[in-house]
Amino acid sequence: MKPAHLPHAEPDWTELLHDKGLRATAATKLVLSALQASSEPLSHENLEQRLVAADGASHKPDRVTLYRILERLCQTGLLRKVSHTDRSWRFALTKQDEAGTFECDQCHELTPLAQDEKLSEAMTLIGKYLKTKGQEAKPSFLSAHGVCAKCVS
Amino acid sequence: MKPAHLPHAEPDWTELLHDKGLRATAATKLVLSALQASSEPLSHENLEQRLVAADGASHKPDRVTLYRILERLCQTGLLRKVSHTDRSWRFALTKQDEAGTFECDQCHELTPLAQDEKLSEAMTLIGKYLKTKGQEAKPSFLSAHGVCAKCVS
DNA sequence: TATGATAATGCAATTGAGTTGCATTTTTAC
DNA sequence: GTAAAAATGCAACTCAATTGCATTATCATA
Repeated sequence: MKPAHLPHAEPDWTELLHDKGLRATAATKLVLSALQASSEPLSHENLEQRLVAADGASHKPDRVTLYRILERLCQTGLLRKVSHTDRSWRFALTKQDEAGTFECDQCHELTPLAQDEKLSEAMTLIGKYLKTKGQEAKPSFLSAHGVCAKCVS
Repeated sequence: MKPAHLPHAEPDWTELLHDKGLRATAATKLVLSALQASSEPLSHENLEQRLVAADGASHKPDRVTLYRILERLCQTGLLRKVSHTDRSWRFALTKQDEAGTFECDQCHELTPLAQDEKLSEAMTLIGKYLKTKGQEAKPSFLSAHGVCAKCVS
């Protein structure tokens, strides 16, 4: 079912879901695939569109069902949701190498921040800063804001 | 009108507003005072409550008016708004020394992050990271997420 | 491979933060 | 003082997300 020679072979969603105590429904697996295929966090609306495309428009899950799928996947830690300045959520697969996002405050484009050396160092610094404020917490995710190159010009 | 001996003397809101081309209405000044008095970003709801308290319950501005005041103040740069994971906005006076917030993903408490040496360094690192990704942007504000000390236990 | 417990879904109605349109009131420049 | 423009209040609206409940699909087991 999952030819080994295919590039970007997908994880075994069914197994992953069962590990988390969830059922491997068609809709849930489609959501995971769509997120896997995306280079950036997707909104509920984004996902609805991609589900139609992926499923050959045969059967799109209900709006509410999609919300509930996303909720479940977040609860089990398979997804992370980040708040976007347009007041809607963006969802992404939780990857070990994902440390945050950069959002342009003008065009609202999201750039994922991978967990590289510089990022870890930045997190550590923020953790140290918090410590000086009596807030003994270590940040695990950064939403950086600013204006991107395109919008600056 | 503004005794110099008072601790935490407030800025001259009227002058500040006029500088920005805004009118110095009672409601607007109350909003600024409330935010000045708060150590953390406030929601629309928070502000409504404080306005009632501050104004001796004499006259609370309309819900919509408050939204519009906040909108204006953000547009002129006097306020900054940050998105909160409960899908509502938090507003705070823009201070030069404010570089971000830390939000606990469990209790949603906000801790302001002042612009100190560590924070600037963290921002610089993120900027450098973005550059390696071809995203020539320098972040100006960080929303750090994680779990605070209280919630970890 | 049947089957029953229960997880997941669909649909309708609801919530709640934030927005829009427009008539009225307040500020402020003159 | 007065008029132009900005700010306000009120009602209606938008839109992402949530809730309740009846129905259907999944999956461990028998």
